[in-house]
This record gives sequence, structure tokens and C-alpha cells, in this order.
Amino acid sequence: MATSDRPGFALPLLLLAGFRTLIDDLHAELARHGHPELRPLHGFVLQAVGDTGTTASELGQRLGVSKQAAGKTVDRMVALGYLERADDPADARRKLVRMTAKGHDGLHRSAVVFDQLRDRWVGALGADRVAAVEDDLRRMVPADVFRLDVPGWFGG
Amino acid sequence: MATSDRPGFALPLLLLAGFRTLIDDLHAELARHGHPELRPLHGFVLQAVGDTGTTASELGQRLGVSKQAAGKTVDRMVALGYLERADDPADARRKLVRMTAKGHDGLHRSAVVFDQLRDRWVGALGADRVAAVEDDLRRMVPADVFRLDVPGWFGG
DNA sequence: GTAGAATAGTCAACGTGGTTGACCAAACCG
DNA sequence: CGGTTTGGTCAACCACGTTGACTATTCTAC
Repeated sequence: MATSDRPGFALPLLLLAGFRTLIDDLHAELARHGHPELRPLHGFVLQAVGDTGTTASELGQRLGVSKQAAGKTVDRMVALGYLERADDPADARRKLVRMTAKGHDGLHRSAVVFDQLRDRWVGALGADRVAAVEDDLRRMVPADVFRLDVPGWFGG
Repeated sequence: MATSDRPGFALPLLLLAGFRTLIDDLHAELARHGHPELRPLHGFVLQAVGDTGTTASELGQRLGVSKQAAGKTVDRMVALGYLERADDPADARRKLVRMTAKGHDGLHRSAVVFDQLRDRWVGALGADRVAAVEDDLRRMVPADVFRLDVPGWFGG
């Protein structure tokens, strides 16, 4: 229904739908394994924080959002127990943001589930087709597209 | 950078990035042609409203959001001049939502630009590869995935 | 060494898009 | 005719983004 008659409408819709199904499946699985409050955005944040930790400003740059937005997201994830803040002994202005054990667990489980989901695609389409989709997309997306700066994206 | 070492991380990121590039290009082009205020969500709404018009409740069902959310989105798009409300002569409860001329123009231009963008993909990847991506995705997405019900998606 | 610029964090106000709950008016149905 | 369903709206709230203003600290340059 949503795809109009014009051929070009299908492609963006299918890309979004593919992303949505993967993310929905991921979070359904995460919810079953102790992470019902982890939201799609949080996975991006955990990856951007990384094993070494970071600061709110740097996180904002990595995510392509303002330092204020990054700070608020960190606040929420600290409240949920995924991140923690610590003073930087070398610079009193900076507050280091690090993953907690729960954060590491969430990120690790996400990786495991994503691998399983990709395996499902391989089972349905064949390894060559999945690899071809990835290759094609890599050729069409500019390198700096991983930013979440759309207000209320969605959707977002 | 964002893609961790695990292989499964790449697929959702690439699907999202592909969607994002198409949407970003679309709205850059729309902004150049008289629609700088049209947002990604609005295209979905215009398609869901369709040529025959609809009501806020029905729109919510089509979009997979509450009637209240649909109503607020209609409010904003009425303020922007893309939609208009009219009383239903056959049912005093219902308020018909229709596209204005500006709404039709925005939807039509979106279709044209999406076709051009798909042509660009065909030029870069070949018609068979683009068709293969679409076929593969159609096989992997359930039919009911076109809903925007993630609060503050991004995002969302 | 100290003055001024750059950087990190926070607060406030606001916009978009979503939710639930409550409510009224109109329509439908037994 | 009376009770239920349906369509619309209001209010409060949440997640996530923005810009602007402000403080505190560090860096830099004279």
C-alpha cells in the first residue's frame, strides 16, 4: 500500500523496512535477555563510547549531534545503568563516560544477535546475495552518513 | 569506525545509511524546489493520505501510530499548507483530511526525485543489482513493517 | 606569570513526534 | 429509545533533537 506506483518509492521503503526488521528483532531478543529498556539509539551510543570510554563532547561529534544532546543521552543511559561517569584526573573539565558491565553485556549481546540475524539472511538468500547487498550499499553511501542529527527522526 | 569487528553489525548500519542517503538527497532536492519545510515523515503521511483523503484515525492506523499522534501531525502539516481539513457531510464526527495543491506537488516531486535517485543507483551498480537488492529486501521484510511507532526514533 | 582564547559541561527554552488517559458528540444497533 | 462504538480533542508526559547563555578549567602567547 505505502509504495506508490512510481518505481523509485520502493527502494527507500525497503531499505528502511530491512533496517526496521533487524532492529525490531534485535530488541525483542535483547528484551528477552535482560535488556528490555535498551533502545535502538543506545546501541549506537555504546559503540561510540567504545572500550576506552569518551566524553560527552566527543560522543556528540562521533554521533553527529550537539554536545548537549549527547550529554542528555548519557544522562538517561547512566540512569538505566549502561554508562557511568568519572572525573578525568588529568583534566578537571572533562567527565569520562564509560560502559558499565551492563553496558558491555548489552553491546556484546547486540553483536551476537546481529550475527544470528545476518546468518538468517544468509540462510534465506545465500551468502553471496547478502554480501552483494552489503557491497552495493557500501558503494552508494558516503562515508560520513552515520549521524543521527534529524530531530525526531523515526522515525528519526 | 561505527561498524565493530563483528560481521553482523554492518548490515543494519548499511541499510540505515542507504535509507539516510536517499532521504537526505531527496530533501535537499525538495528544499531547492519550494519545499524546504517538508520533513521525512511528511512524505509518508502524504502517501498515506492519498488522492482520496482520509481521517486522522484512519491515518493513524495506516501509519501504525495512535489517532492522537496522527492528529498532531496533521495539525502541523495543515499549518505548513500541505493538508487541509473538511467536514464530512455524511458523518458529523469525521473530519476529512485531504492534500492541498502544495501537498500534491510535494508528493509528486518526491516521486520524481526518488526515480532519479534510483536511476543513479542503476547507473552505479547496474539495473540487475538494484533489482536484486529490492527483491532480497522484499523477501526479508514482513508485510506489516511500515509503521513508525518508535517514539523519537532517530532516529527515532 | 598572567591575560585572553579555546574547550568541557550544564541549564533553560523550545520543537518534533510519540504515548496514555479522559472526555464529548455523533452514529449505530439491539 | 438506550447503550455501545467511533472520531476528535485536550492534557500530561517521554525521548531526542536544537540554539543560546553561562561557568569552570586549560591552553597559549606575550
